[in-house]
Amino acid sequence: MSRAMFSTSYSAAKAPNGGAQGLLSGERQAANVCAAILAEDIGYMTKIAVSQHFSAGQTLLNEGEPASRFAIIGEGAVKIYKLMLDGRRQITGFLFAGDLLGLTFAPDYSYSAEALGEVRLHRLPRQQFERLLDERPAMARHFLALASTELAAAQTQMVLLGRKSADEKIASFVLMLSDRELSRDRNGRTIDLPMTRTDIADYLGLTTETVSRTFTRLKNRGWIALETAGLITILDRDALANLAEGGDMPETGGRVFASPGFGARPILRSSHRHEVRAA
Amino acid sequence: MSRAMFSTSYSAAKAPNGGAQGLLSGERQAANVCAAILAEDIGYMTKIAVSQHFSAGQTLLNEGEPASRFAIIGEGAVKIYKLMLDGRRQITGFLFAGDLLGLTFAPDYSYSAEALGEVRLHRLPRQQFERLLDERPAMARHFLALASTELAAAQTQMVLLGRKSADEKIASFVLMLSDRELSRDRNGRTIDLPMTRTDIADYLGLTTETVSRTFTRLKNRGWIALETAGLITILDRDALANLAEGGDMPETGGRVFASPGFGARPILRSSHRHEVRAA
DNA sequence: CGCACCTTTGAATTGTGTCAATAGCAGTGG
DNA sequence: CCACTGCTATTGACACAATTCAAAGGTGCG
Repeated sequence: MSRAMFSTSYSAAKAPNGGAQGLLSGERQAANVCAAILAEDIGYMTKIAVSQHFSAGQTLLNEGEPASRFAIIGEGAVKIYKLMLDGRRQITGFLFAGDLLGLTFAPDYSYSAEALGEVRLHRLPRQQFERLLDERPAMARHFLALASTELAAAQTQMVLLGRKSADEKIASFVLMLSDRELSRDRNGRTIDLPMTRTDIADYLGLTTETVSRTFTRLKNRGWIALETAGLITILDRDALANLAEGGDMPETGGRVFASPGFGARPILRSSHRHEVRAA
Repeated sequence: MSRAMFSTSYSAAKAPNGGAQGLLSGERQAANVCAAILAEDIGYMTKIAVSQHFSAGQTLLNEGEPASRFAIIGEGAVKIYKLMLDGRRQITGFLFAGDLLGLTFAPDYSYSAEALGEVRLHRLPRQQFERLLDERPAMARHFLALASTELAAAQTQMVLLGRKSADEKIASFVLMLSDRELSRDRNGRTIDLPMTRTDIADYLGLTTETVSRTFTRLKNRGWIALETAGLITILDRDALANLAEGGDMPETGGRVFASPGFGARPILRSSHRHEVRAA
């Protein structure tokens, strides 16, 4: 569902089903074919690229530097971010294996990237990448579709940053990572957090303290379990999903165990709400 | 500098110089050539598209609906937004003449769009648009570059939403619109606001009241003038720019007239700041 | 000139940031 | 194996920026 800025895994298109229909719609199938071709392109690029290794904390690229290389993440996790002049930081995305890094047509990188742990990168000189785009006309289209997906994800993140409360942000974040796991291998119930609380805070527009407090609150509510600081378990996915989307607050709805008088009230009063289309 | 989601005016590439160097760098020139070709593509599309008229408040497209058509804005201003289940709204961008609307490769639109005033749209069936991409291999690349620019703009907006104070948000917003004007015709000192305070609030992650109060504050500080609610004048661009980027707070820096004890203190304490690369 | 909507201003409330201190955990070295 | 060091995470107390509630101007239009 998420990922980030020009970087979404090429497998994003064949992501979690979301709904529960058994069969894929024609459109979905088409998307999968597309993703498969793109995967092929990326597989090829990975082969001709130069493999490079990085350790936790190492800078992979810096905002403002000439965008001379393009990379595919082979292994590990990466954070990309922008800094304000006074040092305030906004992490615009976390990238994982298969995601693209540093794709741009501007002269310089528009963000910085840092390894969250051990990272393997497959790097390609920009010129070579652009040559590939020329040689394979279909490739540009695939990347365009990818960018389109990225853009939609960015908009979703804007909703989170601009309109969600701390609780809703954390719930959304947890579900986001969970969906990621689901789309790959695991069951999506146990989630690994390769990033620090500060990273999470800078991604969600909060502070470390608030992130910590909010995790604790969700834990006390019985919705998640904190195995260790870097490993959590989802105990009540429905409750989290409801919270994340700002659905009608726990009116003891579908779920049985009434959510204990939980006041995660929305940020905006009713007069600030807009009419929701009947659709 | 901004614009938004898959929609940036194709003239964005030849945007305001920003710096003050007299000559364009080679890279910039290349970008201009690129933009020119893209403009040609778009000009062609406009010709074969169907022109359609809308009035203020009319919905141009709805989030979740099948993305059947693609459009170029011929005239007028448009807001695109996403709604939460409870009606909270996040406007992810304002679009103007020349901007693209509804470009996606997903089955459905990921956002809604509404006319801010009288709007003329040049619409193209999605299939026809995709056929064009096939016929003109270079076109996909141009749109890819465009999307890349959009993505960078989206990240910039995330910094605003996640890390800026109300004052900084408004200052950034005003400058953003000013830069837009600059890149076209006017001097960029007088700025037209075709959107309401509520729209601005939903774009910046604030409430109407806060937007109003903040405009008043900037006015009292002598940095802007409010001719009418929909027309403002920039009186001190440097002060606004400094505020917008979170530069060192008014320590009576370069500017002469000391900013009256202004406490627009940053959102994060020093221990929450990150080291800024010497670059 | 009166309705409808938008904007501005005031007063009170509160979610989240700030400051401060303690707890947890990994790695190092004696 | 344990003390020591350096981080990161958690928790508490308090402050404040921005929201909520409320009401008074403005402005445009039929």
